[in-house]
Amino acid sequence: MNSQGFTLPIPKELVNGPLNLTETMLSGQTAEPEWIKEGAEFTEVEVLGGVPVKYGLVQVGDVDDFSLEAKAITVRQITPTDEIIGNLIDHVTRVLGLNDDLALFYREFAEDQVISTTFRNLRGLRLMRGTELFKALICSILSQNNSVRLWNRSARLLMKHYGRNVIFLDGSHESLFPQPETLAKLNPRELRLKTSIGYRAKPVVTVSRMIVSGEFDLNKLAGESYENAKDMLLELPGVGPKVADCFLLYGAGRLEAAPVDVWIHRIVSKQYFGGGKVSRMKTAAFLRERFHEWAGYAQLYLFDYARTEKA
DNA sequence: TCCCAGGATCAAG
DNA sequence: CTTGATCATGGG
Repeated sequence: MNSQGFTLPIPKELVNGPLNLTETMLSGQTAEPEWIKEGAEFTEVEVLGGVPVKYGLVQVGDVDDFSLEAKAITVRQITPTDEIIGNLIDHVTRVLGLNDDLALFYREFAEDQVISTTFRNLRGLRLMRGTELFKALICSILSQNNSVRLWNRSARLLMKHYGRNVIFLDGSHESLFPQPETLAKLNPRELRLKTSIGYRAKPVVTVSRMIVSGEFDLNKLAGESYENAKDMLLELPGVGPKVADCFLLYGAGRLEAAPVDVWIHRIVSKQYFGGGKVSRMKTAAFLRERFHEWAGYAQLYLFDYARTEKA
């Protein structure tokens, strides 16, 4: 990003406790494709208030004593009083979960001998929130029985082939995530061949059609309890317990959701159940009962811990 | 060639 | 409420 863009410090008072931006970005947690990494900067493209914005985040300093900066560029010139600035600060605060009281989380479960061992290395790891429900839902569906690497690539291909292309002030161009209407019109076979998303093509198209027709309203989920929202999501094809929780946690910011994948199932049954056989459903129930409103965070920390071979 | 990846689905027990 | 087979695709 060059002189056509602008730089924005994130006010210190918006950050509640430590932050490890790199760990947060690289923990493979979000229901969206991973951000583009260039050195210490992580870049994403979002539409804020109807305006496409490409912004990069940089953390300078250490986990507890740092400054956070956003460098951004849009499709038009920005004035110092432009509302896009406030929008971007609000956006970053929400996306990175900067309000989450991490110190409280660490304090509350300091006695838990399993999860407390992750607190030292993962200090400052925050739970990211998606900003587009549709994008989060489709990406969550893509993640089923897939590797992080592959579904990230599939999501990028989806954007490249079917998303609107935006040209920024510096001449760079990026593809947005496709609209439901676009995906709803597709032939599942064509979608499959162009994005290599395999058998997930059919549910992607079907879900898109259900959303376009109004048969399913993603915005209604916010007013529902966790249980009701999950039951509603389970009615969608291609959406099972894990994908539903994944969407609720990373897409909708429901922190009581705890997606149970192979990694979580593995580490929880090993560390909390002595290696005994525990179903995924019981694993999810266990996480919610033990960590309640921090279940999502517990899952995030355990996932990273399990995946990095320290378990 | 077989096994696995941030699983879902359906049939059977 | 549990288990087993099947579903595309690419990487190890």
